[in-house]
Amino acid sequence: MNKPKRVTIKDIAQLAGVSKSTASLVLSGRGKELRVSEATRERVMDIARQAHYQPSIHARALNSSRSHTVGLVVPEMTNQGFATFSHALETLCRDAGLQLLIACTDENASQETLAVNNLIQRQVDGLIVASSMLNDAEYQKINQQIPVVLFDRHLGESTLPLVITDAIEPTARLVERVAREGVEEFYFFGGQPRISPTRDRLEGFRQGLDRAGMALKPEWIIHGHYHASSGYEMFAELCMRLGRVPKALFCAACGLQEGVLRYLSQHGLLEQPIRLCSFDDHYLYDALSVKIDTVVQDERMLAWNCFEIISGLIEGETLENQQRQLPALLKWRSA
Amino acid sequence: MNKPKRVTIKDIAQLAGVSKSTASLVLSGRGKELRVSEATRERVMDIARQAHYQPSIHARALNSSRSHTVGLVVPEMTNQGFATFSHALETLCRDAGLQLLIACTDENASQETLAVNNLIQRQVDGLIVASSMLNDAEYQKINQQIPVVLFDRHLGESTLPLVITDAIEPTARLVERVAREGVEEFYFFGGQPRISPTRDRLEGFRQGLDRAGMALKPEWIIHGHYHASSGYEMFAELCMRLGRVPKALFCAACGLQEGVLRYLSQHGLLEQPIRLCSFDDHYLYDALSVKIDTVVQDERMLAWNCFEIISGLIEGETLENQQRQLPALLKWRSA
DNA sequence: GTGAAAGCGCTAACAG
DNA sequence: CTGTTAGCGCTTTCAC
Repeated sequence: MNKPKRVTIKDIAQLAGVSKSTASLVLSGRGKELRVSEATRERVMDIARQAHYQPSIHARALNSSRSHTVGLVVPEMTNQGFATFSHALETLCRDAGLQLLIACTDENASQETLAVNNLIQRQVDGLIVASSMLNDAEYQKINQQIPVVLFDRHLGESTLPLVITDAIEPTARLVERVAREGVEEFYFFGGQPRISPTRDRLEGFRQGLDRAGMALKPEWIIHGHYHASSGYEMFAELCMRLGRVPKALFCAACGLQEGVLRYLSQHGLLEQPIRLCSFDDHYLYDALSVKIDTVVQDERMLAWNCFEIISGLIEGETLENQQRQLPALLKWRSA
Repeated sequence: MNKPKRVTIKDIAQLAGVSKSTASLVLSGRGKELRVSEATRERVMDIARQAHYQPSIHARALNSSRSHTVGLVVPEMTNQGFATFSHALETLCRDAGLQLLIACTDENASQETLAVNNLIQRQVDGLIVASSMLNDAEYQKINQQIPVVLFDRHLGESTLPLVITDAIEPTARLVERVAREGVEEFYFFGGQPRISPTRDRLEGFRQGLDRAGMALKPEWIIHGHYHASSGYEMFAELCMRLGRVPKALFCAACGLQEGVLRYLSQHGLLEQPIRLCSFDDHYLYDALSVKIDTVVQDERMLAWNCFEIISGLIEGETLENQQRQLPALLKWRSA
């Protein structure tokens, strides 16, 4: 690997017969206001172009203490929702000249700490996080150095900027309507009860039943974790216990619903009467024989809001109390 | 935002009463072999820990010309396959102390050039690319400076390292078997014909029909692009033309199959007799009433191979002719 | 208008 | 064993 030495600003300066500083001014675009002559400017620019000059990000970062880099921390990139979110955010960042650094935590707090430290060490200018932590202590500290925006999950009563989809109300409306159809039992499958999406969706579930005048039985509520396998296991166990499939079920996340579907199909139960509804949508639900009603989040909107807040903060705007809750849509397939 | 000034190696050195270079040696872990006294080493380490010292990646990158960063270029992160691949690769990289920089091209060559330039400018140590380009000229040039590994798609007769799932043979086997069932027509939906996955899968389709002794009719082959909407449109048009659904169909990618399914469900055709098969699997296919046979890629394996090659190359190993073709699995749901 | 010089934080000779 | 020195590539005063 013969490495053609990097062309630096010094080379450009020499070729153009000016000093490093002049070249620097021109190349960083601020030649004009700083009274570099038209002629010099063009010469330098031309030469730079011809030589394929590429400024070194690292040298820049070193003395501006800005890396033009934003860290994104998500539990799983393979989750459809986070993938869409990441994609949207990546596009926004790239258009703004920022590089997105993505780190996955596998829903694991200690891995999250590692990932975040790693990002900080890379001097990200800001951090966007869907955290698996219990509280925001760590992020409060970080937020004193670089801006932090939380999304998808709230950490206790954190005062950090936050972008989230309103879960309680839409879940309640969904559940209420299903409950009013006269189902005599209504199960809830949730992920880890300690993370806020699970809690909010459960709260929505409670309110929905309540509004429909249906008394919640404690054994209806079952918690697992947000993984493909978990929904399957929970459902298998439930079927075992009941000796049949449940009448109605709300899954607090896409992954859980997936597991349930897999169980149903593997056991030839897809034609059984069962009322399914779920938080998070998937395009393939359209093609299922069983009709699943869902609460649909707008991930692009989430990404857009996170981006807006973080870039404002990075630019030094001092936006107070940025806690945004975006509306969700209900998608009725049973109707 | 009161920014507590960064603690540098100089600070540590002062606090420990040694020189910058000694501190540097200790902190970069090579204090021992370079004969720094036990006592000094411990003192420096202690102080560094207490002061939460974090070495500046940028300063390091500046004089080592290594950024400990790898660029990944994919068409779409939202595609299940690329998401899984990215996730696996991210984990491998992070464990190896490398940061993965992900860029999306939206299947667009000029956007790809931009993204790649941006990554290069950030001095990535290596590049892993699923390219939407027509040839490897650009990457050959880049490869003279930093190692490049192509995956998922081959670019002409490129000699660059390449990791790919074997598509022709498994597709041929899948198609052959379906053809032998005695279908009297067999359509092929592909993405852009210019990119290699489309071509390979088409070639596999051809061979499959051939082996089954079925004569291919040119009008069976229909090209669109790899987007959710494309499969839908192609299928809509085909149904229009035929006045019914086709007897058998092979979709060259997950997205196309999705569009087809959406059309079928929206038009209440899911119960129609149609023989579906597809390249790329999806877990939800299990839950469909229509049985889809698929060719399944192992994305984790792809990621692992890419990682192995790129890290070898980055470490300066001179691996010649790294073109790896991984086997695919067939998943029969119709059986 | 332009250049010289210092410094961002770190590493790598080379002297002691 | 440890300190001095000289960069890595760029920006930013401050003179001329």
